[in-house]
Amino acid sequence: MNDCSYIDKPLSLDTLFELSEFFKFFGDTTRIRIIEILMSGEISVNEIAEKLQLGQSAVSHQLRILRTAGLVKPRRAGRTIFYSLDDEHIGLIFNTGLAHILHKKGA
Amino acid sequence: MNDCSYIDKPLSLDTLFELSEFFKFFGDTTRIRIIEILMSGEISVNEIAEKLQLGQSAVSHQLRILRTAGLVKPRRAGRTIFYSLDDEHIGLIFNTGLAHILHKKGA
DNA sequence: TCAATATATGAACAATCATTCATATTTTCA
DNA sequence: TGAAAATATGAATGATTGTTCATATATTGA
Repeated sequence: MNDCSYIDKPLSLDTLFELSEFFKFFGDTTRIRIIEILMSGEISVNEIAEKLQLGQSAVSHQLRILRTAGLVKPRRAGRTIFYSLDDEHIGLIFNTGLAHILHKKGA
Repeated sequence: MNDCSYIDKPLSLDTLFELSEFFKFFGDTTRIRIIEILMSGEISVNEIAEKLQLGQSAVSHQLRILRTAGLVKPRRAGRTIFYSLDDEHIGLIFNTGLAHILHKKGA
C-alpha cells in the first residue's frame, strides 16, 4: 500500500543533501509555474514566456536548471524546442504539496 | 485511488506562490535533516543540535521557520521544548522526494 | 530570589540565486 | 549564403537567506 516507507532506513548525509537540493527546484515561483504549465503537456520556451509574462532569458535560465536536474526534458522541432516533464514523480510531488496547502487553507 | 489530481483545476498565482514557498522549507539541508529526525518522534532542541553537530542557535532559527510555517509543533515540558511533525503530509512529501532521488540513483 | 539550564531572537555577514541585458548559437527559409 | 527567428548563456546586480555571535526570555531548583 505505502511504497514510500524509507523512514527506518538510515539515510546518509549525502542523500539528505541531495534531497534538499531536489526540493529547492520546487522552491521558486517561476519554476513552480513552469512545472504547472508542463503538467498540461509539452510547450515551447516562447509560449512559456508569454504565458508567464516573463522575459525569454529568465525562462530559459530556469529551464536549464530544471533540465540539468532532470525534471524536464527538451525536444527539438526545427528551431523550436518543446519542453515536457521528465519524470512522473514530479507531478506527484507537485500535487502532494498542493494537497497540503489546499488542506491547510480549508481548515 | 489518486486523490491528488488538481491538474485541471485553474491555480491562482497566489496558490502557486504559496506552493513554492512551501517547498522552500524542504530546500535546505539543515531543515531536511531536522525533518528526518522528527520523523522518528518528538525530540528536544538540544538533542537535535547534538545529533546534527550544529549550534543551538542555528537549530532554533530553523525550528522557528518550520514552526511558523506549520510544519512542526512544540511541546513544553519544564524548560525543555520538544518538537514533532505537525502534519502527516510532511512525511509523505519527504518520502516521495526520497523515492524520486533513490529511483534516479538506481537507474 | 538567584544561579543555572534550555530555548529564542536580533543584528551582521557571507553566500546563494533569480532576473536583466547583451550577445552567442542553432535552425529555417528566401 | 544571409537574414530572421528561437533558444541559450555569461556577466552583473539586487534580493534573499543561513549561520554566527551576543543577548534576551523562561523555567527549575536551591
